[in-house]
Amino acid sequence: MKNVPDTLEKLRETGLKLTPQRMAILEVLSGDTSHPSAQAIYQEVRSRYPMISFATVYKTLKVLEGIGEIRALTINEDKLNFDPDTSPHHHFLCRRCGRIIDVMPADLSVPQSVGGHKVDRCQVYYYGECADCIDSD
Amino acid sequence: MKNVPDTLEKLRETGLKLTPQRMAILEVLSGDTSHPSAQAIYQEVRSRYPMISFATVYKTLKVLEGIGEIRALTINEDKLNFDPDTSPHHHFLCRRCGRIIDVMPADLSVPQSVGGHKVDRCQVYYYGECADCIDSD
DNA sequence: GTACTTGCAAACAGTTTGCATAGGC
DNA sequence: GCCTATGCAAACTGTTTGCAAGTAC
Repeated sequence: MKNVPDTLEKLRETGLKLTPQRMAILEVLSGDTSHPSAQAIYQEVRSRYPMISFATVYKTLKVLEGIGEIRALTINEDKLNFDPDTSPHHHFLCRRCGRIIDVMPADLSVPQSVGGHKVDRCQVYYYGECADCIDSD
Repeated sequence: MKNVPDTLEKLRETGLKLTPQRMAILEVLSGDTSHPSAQAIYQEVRSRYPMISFATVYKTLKVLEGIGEIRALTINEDKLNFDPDTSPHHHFLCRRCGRIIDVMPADLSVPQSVGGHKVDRCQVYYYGECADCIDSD
């Protein structure tokens, strides 16, 4: 998602309703570069909008993913993380602190096919130790 | 893992026991290029060795991953898939048939660092429609 | 008014664990 | 004989769903 108003417009176009809950979720996601889990998003939304339920958050995330406004990352083995930035970039997971960090390599091109198979999406995950954790030694 | 004998040797070196269950699991994994899930491995092992339990299979997979003989893939959102081939290569998931296919791009090098973060591993996942599924149209 | 959305609580799937028994070494 | 591995079943985690009540449009 680029910003909240554009995403609201996209929802409207798609025939989806603009509920306070959805707006609160978009507000939280907008500009969030921490790649939060569904639970983390729920906690954050709830701190601003205490009456929201987890089911609503989860369903909304699936809706947003369905219309291409956010992306689900499988960089963790045990849970999904969500990325409101759908522009092409890679991700780094620090095994020490658990943070997921955006990475922008020189070549971000996605091949149209690999080994004769048609590619519509590509995810690159790096694993290791982040600069902050290395510094803190 | 390269083959069963070498992996048995690796287990022995590490002080792990060579049980019939472990050998059966290695036998199944050896040369398996289908990237099976834990359940699939369990089913296959059980067809040859009916008294084995799922817990044993699962624990053994974790052991094998721990000593670097196999690798867990997070290419699926809902389950892990295991790859006995630990040599560097990429993976393609066909959204239609669900198969995971090995991909060998020209450049398989893993950068030592990205954005100042120390990288010890890299996974590249492609998503799309495989050649077989395209042909079957 | 209609259709979609919410919220709850329960179902689910895959993964993980505790512990008594069995068995490799 | 020691100590790890096995097997069972139950616990756990994250995800997903059914359905009645509420609400955007």
